[in-house]
Amino acid sequence: MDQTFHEPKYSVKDVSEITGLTKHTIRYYDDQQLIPFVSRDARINRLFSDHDLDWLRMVHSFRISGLPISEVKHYIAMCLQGDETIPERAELIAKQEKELEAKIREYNLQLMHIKKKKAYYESVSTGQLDDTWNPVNNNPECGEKYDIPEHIKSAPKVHVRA
Amino acid sequence: MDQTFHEPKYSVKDVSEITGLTKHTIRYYDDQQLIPFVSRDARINRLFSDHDLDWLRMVHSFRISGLPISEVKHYIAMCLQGDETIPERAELIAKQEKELEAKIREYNLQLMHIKKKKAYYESVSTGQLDDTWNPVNNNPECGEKYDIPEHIKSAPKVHVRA
DNA sequence: TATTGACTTCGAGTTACTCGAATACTTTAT
DNA sequence: ATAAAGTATTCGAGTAACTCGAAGTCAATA
Repeated sequence: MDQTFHEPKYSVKDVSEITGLTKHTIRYYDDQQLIPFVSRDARINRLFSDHDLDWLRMVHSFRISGLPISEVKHYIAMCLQGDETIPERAELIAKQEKELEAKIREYNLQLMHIKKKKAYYESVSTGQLDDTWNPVNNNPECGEKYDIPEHIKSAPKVHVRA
Repeated sequence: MDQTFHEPKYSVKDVSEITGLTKHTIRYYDDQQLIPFVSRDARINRLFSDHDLDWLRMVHSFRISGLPISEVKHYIAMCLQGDETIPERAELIAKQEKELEAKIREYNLQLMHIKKKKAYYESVSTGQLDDTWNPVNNNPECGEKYDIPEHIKSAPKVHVRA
């Protein structure tokens, strides 16, 4: 962290090229106050420092991990407020960790499903073309059979006018 | 797959309770033609069969895994069309597998980030309350340092009117 | 008969972008 | 000197996939 760290030097276009975010998104994040301290040049144009870049990276990282913008805002507000918000910030981070882990579990599950489906399509392609697994006819989509609650299973309610 | 498999017997509410999807979402999917063959009772009310449930599960699974509705529609159209679409269906599935794997990699990366942040907050909470890692001051958010392209790094362009 | 509850459609609201138009300014080319 | 490029700005509309609530219809129950 040298003295050039806070020196404003990157235009929106630069930041876009560095981070891979679109110029639109960068402006949008700035408009939403997700990057405090962004300065402007003598006219009106945004200028980002390395510090701003770091900050944007953090915001981007939060967003990728699925934290809503409102929560990112909340986290930022806490950072700006001071040390007394540390416990709450830690809480937010811990919660987000849980959510990410849940997401990864869910996606791994879906990956299993898709692999099964893929295996089926491969078997059908290499062997004879017998599309019995077509969901139109028969749909073994979900390996895990879903449970139908007793009160629904036992009491089908079809109301047909006599 | 017995003969009751295609018998319409579940109301929207039933399906909601069985699948966990909201009634709104179920109707939305039906409106979007994501569940072919859904029947209606003598009046106007939707009635779902076990087959429809399976189908809805498939759609739900696709959606969870991030496949856009337009693609789900495309997949369905192909299923309805017949065996000649099998190669293209297989392609779609393979592509979606890749996307899921990429997503899982990305989320694992984000999980690493969040774990680092969490560790920091834990160290700060148990030890002395020294919030030097507050991004306001210094933001080691991104373990991996980002590269600033040479042409940007070397030519800082600050235009200040004289 | 009135209330309850479940169904319907429809239209508006939400989130997080995403895109394009209108406009302003500087730099470069003619 | 002026025109064309290039980059910047704001602003308003569009998009995806829900999400919600209002208004209306009908059947069963109190």
